[in-house]
Amino acid sequence: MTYSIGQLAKATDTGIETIRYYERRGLMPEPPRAASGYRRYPGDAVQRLRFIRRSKRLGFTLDEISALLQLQAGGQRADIKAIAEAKLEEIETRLDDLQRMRAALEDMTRRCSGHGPVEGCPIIETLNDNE
Amino acid sequence: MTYSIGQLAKATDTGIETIRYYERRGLMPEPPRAASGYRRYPGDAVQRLRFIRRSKRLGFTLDEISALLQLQAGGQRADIKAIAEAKLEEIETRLDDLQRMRAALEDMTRRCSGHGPVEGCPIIETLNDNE
DNA sequence: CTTGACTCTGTAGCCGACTACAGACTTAAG
DNA sequence: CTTAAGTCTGTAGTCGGCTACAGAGTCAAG
Repeated sequence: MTYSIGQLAKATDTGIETIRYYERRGLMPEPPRAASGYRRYPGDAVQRLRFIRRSKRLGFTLDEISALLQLQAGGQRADIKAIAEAKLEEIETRLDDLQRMRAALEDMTRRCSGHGPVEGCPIIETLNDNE
Repeated sequence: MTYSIGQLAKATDTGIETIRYYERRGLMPEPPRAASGYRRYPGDAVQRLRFIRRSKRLGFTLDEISALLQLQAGGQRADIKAIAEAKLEEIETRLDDLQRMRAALEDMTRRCSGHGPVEGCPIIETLNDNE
């Protein structure tokens, strides 16, 4: 069974333009064409596209996903693991940053009554505090 | 005391181009000019720019910082608090997302030995798992 | 006075991942 | 057969927040 680009889009919850973009980026191989020039995707295109979408949800960039796809087609497990671990570290760094922001924002909103004029507002005062 | 743009940049650890960009965006008011056309910043420009930088570090966008600056110059505390609370919620949402990603990546890297060929690699298998 | 550092304006480019056309052709349902 | 829906290519725009010029004029230290 083959898919038109629209059917593939529906099956993977991806925009048509996005699929063509992935093709330009080299993430999706160029599919065979019908006589009309329409793309005819083989069934495994669904798997490949789902792999890409799932990887994206985990935070991988398209370049990283390219690398993963290459390795999937013949590589060492160590290389795969290295990419995943690098991403994990990156995400932990971002988590730390966000947690610091959250703590500061929580503190500010907790201290602000939410009533009255801006003068003396703890949020503004905190933002104005010099170092 | 007044500052040249370079001195202001140094005092606030901000790029010169960034300061001019903030001026274009309306975050920094247009300062008086010397006869030469050079910007001469009054001392409180340092405070204002620090306010902007600190707000940025807490995750506010430049548009939101614009709003905060307006309110600082005469607004209700409730409005300030509303902006901060909205940002807090946004950050909590991002934290949840990242925590889910971290959990998935941790699980995958833990299960992957890091040895041998890609066949049977738990990371790749997870990414290929349909739903 | 010289010269190197600074500043000016205006415009364009960058990052990543899409998204949106226009204008023409093809397919599928009824 | 008709016609609405689908698809094609190629290019350009979007988002936010800068960053990088070019080419000209200005300032400050020695």
